Amino acid sequence: MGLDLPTRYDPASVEKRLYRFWEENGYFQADPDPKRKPYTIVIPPPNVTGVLTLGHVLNNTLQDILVRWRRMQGFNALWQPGTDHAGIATQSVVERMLDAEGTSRQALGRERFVERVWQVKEKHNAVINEQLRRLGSSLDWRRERFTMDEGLSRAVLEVFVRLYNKGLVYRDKFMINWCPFHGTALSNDEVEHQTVQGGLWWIRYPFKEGQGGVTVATTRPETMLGDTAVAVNPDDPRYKDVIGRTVILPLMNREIPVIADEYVDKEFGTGALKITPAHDPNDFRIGRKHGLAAPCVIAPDGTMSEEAGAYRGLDRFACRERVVADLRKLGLLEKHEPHEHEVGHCYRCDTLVEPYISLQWFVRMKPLAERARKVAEDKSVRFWPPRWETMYYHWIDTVPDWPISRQLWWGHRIPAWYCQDCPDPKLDPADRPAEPPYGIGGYPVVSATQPEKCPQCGGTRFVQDEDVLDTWFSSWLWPFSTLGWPDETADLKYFYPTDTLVTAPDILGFWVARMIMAGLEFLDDIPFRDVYLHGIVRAEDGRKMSKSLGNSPDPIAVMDEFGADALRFSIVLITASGQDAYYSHDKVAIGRNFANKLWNASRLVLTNLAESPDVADMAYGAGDLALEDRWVLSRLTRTIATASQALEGFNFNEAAMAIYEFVWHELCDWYLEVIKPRVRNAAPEATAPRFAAQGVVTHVLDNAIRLLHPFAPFITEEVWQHLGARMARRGALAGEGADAAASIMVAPWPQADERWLDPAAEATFAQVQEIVRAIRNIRKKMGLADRTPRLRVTLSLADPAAEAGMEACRGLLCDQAALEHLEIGVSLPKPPASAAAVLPGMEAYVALEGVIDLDTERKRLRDQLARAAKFLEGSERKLANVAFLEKAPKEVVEKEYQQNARLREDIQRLEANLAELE
RNA sequence: GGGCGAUUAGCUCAGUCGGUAGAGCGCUACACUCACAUUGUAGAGGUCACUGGUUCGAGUCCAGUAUCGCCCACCA
Repeated sequence: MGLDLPTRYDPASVEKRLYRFWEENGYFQADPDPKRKPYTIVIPPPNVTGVLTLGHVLNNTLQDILVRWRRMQGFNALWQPGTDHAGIATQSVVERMLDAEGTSRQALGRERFVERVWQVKEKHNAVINEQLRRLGSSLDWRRERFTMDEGLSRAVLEVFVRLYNKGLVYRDKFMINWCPFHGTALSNDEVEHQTVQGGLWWIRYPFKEGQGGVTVATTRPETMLGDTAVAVNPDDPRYKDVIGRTVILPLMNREIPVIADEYVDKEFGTGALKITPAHDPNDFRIGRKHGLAAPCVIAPDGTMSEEAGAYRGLDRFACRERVVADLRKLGLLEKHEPHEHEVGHCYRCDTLVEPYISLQWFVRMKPLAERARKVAEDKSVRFWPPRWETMYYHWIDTVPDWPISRQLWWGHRIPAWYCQDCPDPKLDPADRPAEPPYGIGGYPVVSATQPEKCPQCGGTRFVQDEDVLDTWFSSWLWPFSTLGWPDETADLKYFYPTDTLVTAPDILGFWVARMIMAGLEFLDDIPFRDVYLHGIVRAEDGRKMSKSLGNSPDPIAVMDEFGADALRFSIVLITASGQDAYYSHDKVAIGRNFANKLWNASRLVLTNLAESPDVADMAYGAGDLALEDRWVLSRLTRTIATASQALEGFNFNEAAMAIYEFVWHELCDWYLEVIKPRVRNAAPEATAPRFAAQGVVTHVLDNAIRLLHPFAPFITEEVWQHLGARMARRGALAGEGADAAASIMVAPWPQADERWLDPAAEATFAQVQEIVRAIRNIRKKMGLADRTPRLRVTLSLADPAAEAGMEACRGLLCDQAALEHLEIGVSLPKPPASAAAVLPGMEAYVALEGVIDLDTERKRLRDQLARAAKFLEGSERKLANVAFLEKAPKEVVEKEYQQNARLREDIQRLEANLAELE
């Protein structure tokens, strides 16, 4: 066959070579160019904690589709790569490694620990990049950034200082979520609520004077050691006389008051609430309101503190058991029942989160949230699918101040310096040393670099804050810090605001919303116009795929087995817009099979083009084109329109399905089959039809692979390269220039040219398809093979006007239905011993002497009759309905009449054919 | 407790103007000489979760119910 192409598409022999080809030729690169319009996407930076999951595959495939599509449309498309240092996550990974080695971060010390994390980061980062390359991601690698590289660190410090000077960053002693395992503060977003089977204990606090006492119900008995009051609802008649009395806190033997507060729910438990200001957010608020002391009975590591008296040193859970046992011994435990409730856990280590009072840095969110709400309301930022807008508002409207300090080592060190010679007047004197050096109780100076002199006392001794910033404090700057901010770079000017953000909805609040806030605050502009939120990739059991669950197949292994294109295409195909996708291994076969189909279609085309002198010279005047040519060009045009429109609306799977459907079931199943006789006929008089077919098929394949390229970049480039010279000539004719010929990456995205729309050709071809299918069906039903014996068919038309049209399809019909003789005419008689296919406006009689089984034929006709009768019944009902005739649109009624007439006719003809057999 | 999503063929899911329900896989039968068995041809298979409403007409719009899932949330 002249061409040395394997019968199976082999991704392994193609992908690495083509990726190198693209990268070496700079096809991924974008630089500011005032003559061209930019299109920008910043990658949601993967965490450097490990390898990528199939969730990342979906995320990055969608981005690559957008970028490649826009690039083909002529945009100067930039896809900005980079990774995130993922503070707490990465630190835990490395700490676990150290633990396995029998050491710890404390043993290593801060500096050596951080060095170690950098090593791990480098290793993981390399793996991640390799995975992204394998996937075909057209990222501009020259621009790769990392949230802790020098430039981004500068941006982080700049932002901290600016917000501090504006009063939007402050330090306060407040109740925050605390992870005892990591020993750090967490924001709300880093806490996951899980349902826990706990208990509810009823504990009696005896009155100091007199008999009896107050019984409280609690889920956390161990915190009673830190109780400083019992609260009841002021309107609760049961406790009217109790308010103001004193009770004895059991085990601690401390006197505490009974206070009144509306917060207390009369219905829950006993209606009396123990108040532990240091260990419960509500109690904290009530404690502050009533001026209660807040003894901390639980230490940062989750054990009981000195304030817990006899219980000190016990783990908080062991302490719970001890407290319960001791109360029981004292006869103060009145009741215990199981109680299911939601409890916060650390999103990285699953440890039960402890509400904890500590001195932390915060960002005031309200002022930032207001503007961020407005840009969504006025649609400057749009959410896809739009329902996420509501979720966004909910987050924006309820956002509490953001605790940004973390007691970790891996991250951006907080640029706060404490004077050792004078104290911070804002701090409670109890919370800092009484005299110099003041440590972190010293007067704070916020500055990107170490200050020289204390503005309060002129002192020169400083210590820097030990803590680092929350990971998201660098992530929220990502859309502009990656482009060079705070410098006013050309990149920033040209590529910002970016165009599309593609991410999963689970980080809508803590990442997307914050980026919008940051963009507006620091650049006075939105960071991106469209936010596309895709579903989550789940394992077959419905669970989310994640690194921590370890239930994501290795994308590299999947690509080794099926190819990158197959994985990309399949994962897009199974992901309906905004819906979660259930991954399974055999779904990837869809993409692999499709790639193979396209490959073989291309082989067929290439093989048969070999002898074509120059298809590019073929002018496709309508007169030169056969029915099938006009049909396939019309179908192609519709596919281009559908796919383009779907992409505009972020309906990736719809675009993918449209292309799949066209390539497989129209191009391959019909067009390629139909033109085989034409391209193989070497007779001199057959030259023009042959050239026309070759020209059209080249055009169609060319457009098909362009459409498919964003979804399956490798195979389409490989085919493009094989089509090579022809593409160059075609491109030159179309004014596409030499660049386009060099790589499909820069070939223009197809235009839906309405000149090629041909409804008449589509209708006629559909008729041909129906006839062919009907004859094939009869063949099968009569037990005949696909193409042998060749059959004799009589096509009897109802309308003389249709004769010429059908006559023109004679060759098509004979070839596709494997006929040896076809008679076409008006109202032809049915030959004896033939089977009949009743079709709109015609009947096809298949001569079956010696083969026909009358019972089979009767059954076949009766089945059809039954089906038609069912439809007719529905149609009759409609037309008998006066309201329908009066109120339905005219076209619909008209259509119904036609339908009805056709059905009646069909039934009549089926009955006639059937009668003949009786 | 609040919000959101889902419920369509045996399985996994499409179905963005309301007008006789679609795909892939699986299944059945047949076919490896001319691109592809990772294939082709033909076929079977559905009360569109349920109830009510709007409408000439509802898988599609509205209300409610049930089941599953997700997100948010400081009732001890």
